[in-house]
Amino acid sequence: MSGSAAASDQIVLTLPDGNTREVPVGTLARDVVGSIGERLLRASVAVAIDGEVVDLMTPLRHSGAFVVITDKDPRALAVLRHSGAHILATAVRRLRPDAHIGFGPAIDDGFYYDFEVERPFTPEDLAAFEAEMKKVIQEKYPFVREEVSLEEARVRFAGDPLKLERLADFEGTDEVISVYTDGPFVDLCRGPHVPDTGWLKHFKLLTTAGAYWRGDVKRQMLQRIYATAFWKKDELETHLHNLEEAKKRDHRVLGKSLGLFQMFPVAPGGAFWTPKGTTLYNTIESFVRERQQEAFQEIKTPLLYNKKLWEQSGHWGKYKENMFLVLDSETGEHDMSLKPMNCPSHHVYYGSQKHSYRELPVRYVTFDVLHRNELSGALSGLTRVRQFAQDDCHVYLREDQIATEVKFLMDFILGYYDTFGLQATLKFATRPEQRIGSDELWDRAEGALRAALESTGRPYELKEGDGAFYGPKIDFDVTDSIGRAWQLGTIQLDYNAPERFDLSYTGEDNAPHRPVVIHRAVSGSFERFIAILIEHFAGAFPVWLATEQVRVIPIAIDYNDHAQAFVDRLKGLGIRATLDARNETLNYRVREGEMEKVPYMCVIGRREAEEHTVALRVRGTGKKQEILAQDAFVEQLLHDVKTRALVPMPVVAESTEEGA
RNA sequence: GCUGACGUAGCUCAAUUGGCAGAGCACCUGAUUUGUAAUCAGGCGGUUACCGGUUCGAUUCCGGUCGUCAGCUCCA
Repeated sequence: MSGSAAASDQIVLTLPDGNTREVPVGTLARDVVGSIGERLLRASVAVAIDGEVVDLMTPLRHSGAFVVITDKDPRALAVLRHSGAHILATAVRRLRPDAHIGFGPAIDDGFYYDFEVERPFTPEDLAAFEAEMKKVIQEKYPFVREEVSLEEARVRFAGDPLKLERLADFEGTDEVISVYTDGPFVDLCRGPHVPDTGWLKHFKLLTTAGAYWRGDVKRQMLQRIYATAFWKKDELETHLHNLEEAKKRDHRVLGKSLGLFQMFPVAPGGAFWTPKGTTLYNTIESFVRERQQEAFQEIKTPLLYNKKLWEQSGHWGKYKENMFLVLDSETGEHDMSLKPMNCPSHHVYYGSQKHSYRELPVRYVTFDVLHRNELSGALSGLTRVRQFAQDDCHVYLREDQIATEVKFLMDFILGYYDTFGLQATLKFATRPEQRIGSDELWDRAEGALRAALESTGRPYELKEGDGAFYGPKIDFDVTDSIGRAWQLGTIQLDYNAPERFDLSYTGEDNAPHRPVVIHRAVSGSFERFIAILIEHFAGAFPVWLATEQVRVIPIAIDYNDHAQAFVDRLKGLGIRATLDARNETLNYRVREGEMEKVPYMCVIGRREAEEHTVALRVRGTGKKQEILAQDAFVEQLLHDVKTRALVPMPVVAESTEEGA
């Protein structure tokens, strides 16, 4: 750090209001906070020195900006939750002294702790741990920080093999080793922590699951307990409530109740799309096709390939585990494979022809079905499947075209998300440790990508070292209507593939040149994208996407013909309209239409039949019906479908009220 | 793949210590012709995922298979 402080054994802390405090090196943070105010000390959770959060028991070593963190500060919650993890471990150790402790960090929505135990935890264990935690909390054990030598640490954790393994990482480093004690429990831990266990008031143990030690499938499986904690009771309750709400809009639940798709044990990881679901799927695919008509060339390529292709692309070496291999009955070998990606086929096709520098960029796009042999345990609804289709594009272009092309693709992608009302955030990922290509090439690639990114004026997050091994990338995360982030689109520069496939174009100088490849995906996979849309809209799709756009309901038999005529008119205009003239009460039919989330219901009775009007019920607005001329309704409807308007506004589906 | 939980009618769920498997909705048949979230009555429907074991007797206990779900380093 700055050498000036070394001369003195005093450090200078600058408070947010500009005042400074000079204290001896090694002064505890809490003493500084206490000197500012007793009440502040009681409210403080931790402090930050130049942005680094440390707890109140930490001896201060450096001068810097000194900020007191109270529970108002978002960083304080992570501290509380990390302490929650220790309290959990304290309780588990009391009830299961045989448990060896692994890691226990705070995570986005809470915290977890990993244990190595003979007998896995049961839900009953969880309840017992939660009760025991309450005792630990009542005992208000202070979190005591100590800094120890490696030797000392090894003695302390002699009974904990996992901690000893972690300690081995400190060998030969000068990192400070700290341990925290709360009552009977000691943990190797960097901190920071709240002052004592009594600070944890509102928490809940959620689930238990297996987790490999250090995430390595070759290592032993530990038992992980997930939990969450908040400062305030209502925050915890809101969080738990939100979890319940999220379950209601789960695409697997809605997909079943709305009859969109089904899975069968005979085809794990593959979806059957119902007639309705197929309508939805095709509507989205048509939309993508329409947008891509101008600037892209769609091609269809085989699903099954000889392994020679995968050897050339490098998949055979790196990706074979995830490919479905097919027995070639002539050779008796599994040397054919279903394609898991479209890139190699696109490269083969590009490479089959001579290309002039004038025709670049060339953009091939393919919607073919892809197969990836995901681990059985990884399959989940439509978000993780073995068979899916992408709106997968590969652009072949000259290096000098990168900036323009990236700008073009970004606008294309962002415009797509806008149509669905999905908020996108951008991430720019640069060269990773493991990579191919010269630094000069990476400089150029990153420079071009960054320039294109910045020309859009959109904010982005820099992810250093997170790029693909063959090139930097821009990832598009979208946030859905309940604030969850999904990684969807990507723009990846690739200098590797053109080499492997010996791709070229003829330049102005009549000599062959290497093109650059850009991988572009917008929806990710259609399957997953539709899952996201189902959850985003809670099944209440805007009218252009709705599988059934209008339902016409005659009040009595006398108006059936009239209603049928209206349905026919709508159908003739390309509207997905149905007639519900069943022998049921109006209430019954309206209720069913609402539950099936049909955007518009047109009720037709005597008045409407005579006056050529419809009594329009808009999804989710209850009894506020509107009487309008059929022509006016049709005109508005066609306009909204054509413009892909986000109407009717998705109404957050409250749980269907219990029987009256 | 691994750890744990789960698998009962088309759907959502019941079934006391192992003792003939039940409800609501959906579906079918009648009656009812309805003005904005469930009209009434009757009926059909299950090899309790599958295979094996223990038992006089298994939805229930045990083992295996298949599937579903929660997870599988957001650095002590």
